[in-house]
Amino acid sequence: MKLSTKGRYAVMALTDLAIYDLKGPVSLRDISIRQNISLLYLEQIFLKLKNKDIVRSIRGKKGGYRLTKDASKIKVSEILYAVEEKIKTVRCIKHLKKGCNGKSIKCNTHRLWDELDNHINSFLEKKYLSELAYRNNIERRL
Amino acid sequence: MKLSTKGRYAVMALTDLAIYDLKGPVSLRDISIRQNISLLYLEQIFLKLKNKDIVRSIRGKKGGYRLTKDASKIKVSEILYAVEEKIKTVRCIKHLKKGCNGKSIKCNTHRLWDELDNHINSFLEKKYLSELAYRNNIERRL
DNA sequence: ATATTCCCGACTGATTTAGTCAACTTTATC
DNA sequence: GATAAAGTTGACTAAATCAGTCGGGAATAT
Repeated sequence: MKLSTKGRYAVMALTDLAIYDLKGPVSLRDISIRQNISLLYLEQIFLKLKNKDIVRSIRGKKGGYRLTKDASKIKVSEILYAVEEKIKTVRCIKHLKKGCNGKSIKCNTHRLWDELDNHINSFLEKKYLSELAYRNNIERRL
Repeated sequence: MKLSTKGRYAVMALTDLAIYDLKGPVSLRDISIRQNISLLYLEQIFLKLKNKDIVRSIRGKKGGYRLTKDASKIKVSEILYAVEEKIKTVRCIKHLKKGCNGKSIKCNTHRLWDELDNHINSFLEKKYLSELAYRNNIERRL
């Protein structure tokens, strides 16, 4: 069980953005340096974040990205959902006509994974970007 | 974010085993048919389960596998841990000397993933095989 | 003896991951 | 208006992981 780096990078980059957003657009270049993430990879990730309306872009010199809304309104689940294809831990539901064990019924453990997904999502739904940014600010000051 | 089928199959197969274990060893062949999982793949999985002392094997004709302890004592977390390489959602901790962002400090979001892991584990630690077997027995009767 | 079962390491094709590359367009500033 | 700094987009790729398969065992009930 694992999260791809794409998801992790997205949250890292947006936390960074939340901290530096105050003064104006933040370039991916800066985020790339501060967070040590490949610039070209970040571009890919921000494209997705833009499509999901989590950030907006300002082109040209002095351009960059900004959050579309306050960090206290952006959930971690929302970010992961934007860049990861799926949060579901298990793909039990490929063919609806056949059950997930290839038979006509649901597999043995279907309900367990449903519950697990709910459990994970409820955690990620409660985490807001502002919390991460705040926490990070504190830690940097120490 | 996803769980590999190996983990899912392991839990499915052990749930099946927990149900049929009562009368004596259960062959992988039977489990394979009932759960629709490749026999050869199951062999691989059960090797791991055996090494972690979750099941024991009885060789030869009429042989098969049995649980080493009561299903009410086997946690789902234990099963996943046996067959999956890791339950940690994020590998932030590759190089201990460098932080997980390649710098000397931990990444932005390190604590978040730690919390997420704890959250997931605490769920899986509370789930016992007996519950799945029981639930499944009920459902089959309907 | 033989069929049935577990044992174990090596192998493989497909998919996903984690990026890279090239060639744009837009805009601020000199 | 030239130029540099930024975002835009699609195609490409090396490496790793996944989801099994294969082959040749060894043990045991009948």
